[in-house]
Amino acid sequence: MDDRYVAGGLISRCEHCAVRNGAVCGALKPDEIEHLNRIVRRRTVKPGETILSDEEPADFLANIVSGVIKLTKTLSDGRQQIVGLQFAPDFLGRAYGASHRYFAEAATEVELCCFPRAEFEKLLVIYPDLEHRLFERTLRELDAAREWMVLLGRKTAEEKVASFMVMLARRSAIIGCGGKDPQDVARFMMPLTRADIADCLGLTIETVSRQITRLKVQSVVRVLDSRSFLVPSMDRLCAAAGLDSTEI
Amino acid sequence: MDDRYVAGGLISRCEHCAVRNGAVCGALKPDEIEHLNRIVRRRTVKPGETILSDEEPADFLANIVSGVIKLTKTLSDGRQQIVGLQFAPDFLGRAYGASHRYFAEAATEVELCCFPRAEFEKLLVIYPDLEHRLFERTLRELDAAREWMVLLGRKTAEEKVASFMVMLARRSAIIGCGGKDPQDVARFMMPLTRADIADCLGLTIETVSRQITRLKVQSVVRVLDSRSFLVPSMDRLCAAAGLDSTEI
DNA sequence: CGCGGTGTTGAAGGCATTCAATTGTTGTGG
DNA sequence: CCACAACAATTGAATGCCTTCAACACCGCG
Repeated sequence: MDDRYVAGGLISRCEHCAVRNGAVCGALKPDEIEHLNRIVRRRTVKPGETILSDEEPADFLANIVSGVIKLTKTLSDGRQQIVGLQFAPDFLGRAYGASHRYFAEAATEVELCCFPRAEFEKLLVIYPDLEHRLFERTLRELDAAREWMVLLGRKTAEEKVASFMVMLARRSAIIGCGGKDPQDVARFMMPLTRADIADCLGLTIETVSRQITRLKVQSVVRVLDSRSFLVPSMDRLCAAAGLDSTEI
Repeated sequence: MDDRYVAGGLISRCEHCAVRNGAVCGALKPDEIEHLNRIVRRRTVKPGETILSDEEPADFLANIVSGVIKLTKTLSDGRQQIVGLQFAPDFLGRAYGASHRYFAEAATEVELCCFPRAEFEKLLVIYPDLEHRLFERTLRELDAAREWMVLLGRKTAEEKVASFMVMLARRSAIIGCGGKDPQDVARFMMPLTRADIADCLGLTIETVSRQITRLKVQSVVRVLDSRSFLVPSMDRLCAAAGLDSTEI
């Protein structure tokens, strides 16, 4: 029932999909899933590849089966901002719109389950539960976007970097727990380059690097390698992120 | 059929509501509107008053009939960020959530059409068209939030202020048009104080003031009084906002 | 080994903030 | 009607945080 099993045998069979319950498809009953089965297409994308572009027609939507996708917007002079990070089992793409308003690019190796837009939108009409589930997901994305606006507008560089780590530590499965309390020790992988982190936080590469160093010196995080971190105390990381204990 | 007529006579009758067609209720058929009629309650709010709070239970949702509402988030040390501005006929409040994730405060005098949460959510189940309309609205809010993230993360103070003016000039009804091309001359009112603008843009009051002065000196805008502006050339304002002609 | 990509560190400069003073506006009561 | 207080907005000077520019370290790979 895990990823490997699915990848080995029944790739396109929704019933065996690893992320189905978490994804929007979880709204469908077993016999309704058959509808989906007929239109989906699995696809693998390499890191750095563009998945959706502002410039081409947005002809498909997708579930993220595995991997991390960054949604970016770029100003005409090249300044870039990442406006969303998506992890499995998030839904990729904007329903009901001729164009996406951003670029979607694979940050890591990504596995997608793609739906042709026209047919997926038909399903949304037929199955209100499916639309409802997508709606709830969109509401959570909006919550997250607004939370991020506070970070972009009002936090210092150090708080931004720490907040980013808090977000990742929470999203990531907690791999190892040394202490008694699982919350006290968390390890997480960094799926993005320093340049991507900078584009997420509205900073430069150099500032991100410097702030990571600062957090390291303060022992708020330990840097195992440039892509993996260890958090001795989630409370201290949250404090560095400008989150007081009430809002954790 | 205008505001005054409605206010004078049939305040709570949805059929005569000035914003009905633009608001989510527009999804309902005439006989379904009656459902709404039974649960709505009109309410007027004074500038500065809190409408929704993070701390109290979120027991109602509302349509904005007139006025401007700011959605704010505050860090524990008092730093504040406005994460959304809402104008009539926007929908206020988060469906399907025990708590709102922000404060909603009246920026101007505001007229609301309030629905008890529990009963409104029942209607969403009964009438998929209503939920669909709310969904589309939420998608547009997410688009706007992401656009704003680019502003907060990557634009300079001058671009931020100019972008804010572009947004207002578009949202506002164009009151007067001196030139041949209606797009070339636009006037708009500023519904917010300088402090609010600062909280919108992730700046300080002083910086906002300075940048407005700069735009004035460059003749990008004319300041009629501190709350109303005239834009001689929308193109020049957009240029100052960092929007090139393709993305207007 | 050298090369490109990624990440770190240092020094100098600039943009927005902070602190402070002044002006303008609004509404209230004498 | 005017004086006055309270608030909103502007302007100036100095500070500081982040950026910019530059050099170097690290790593995987042909």
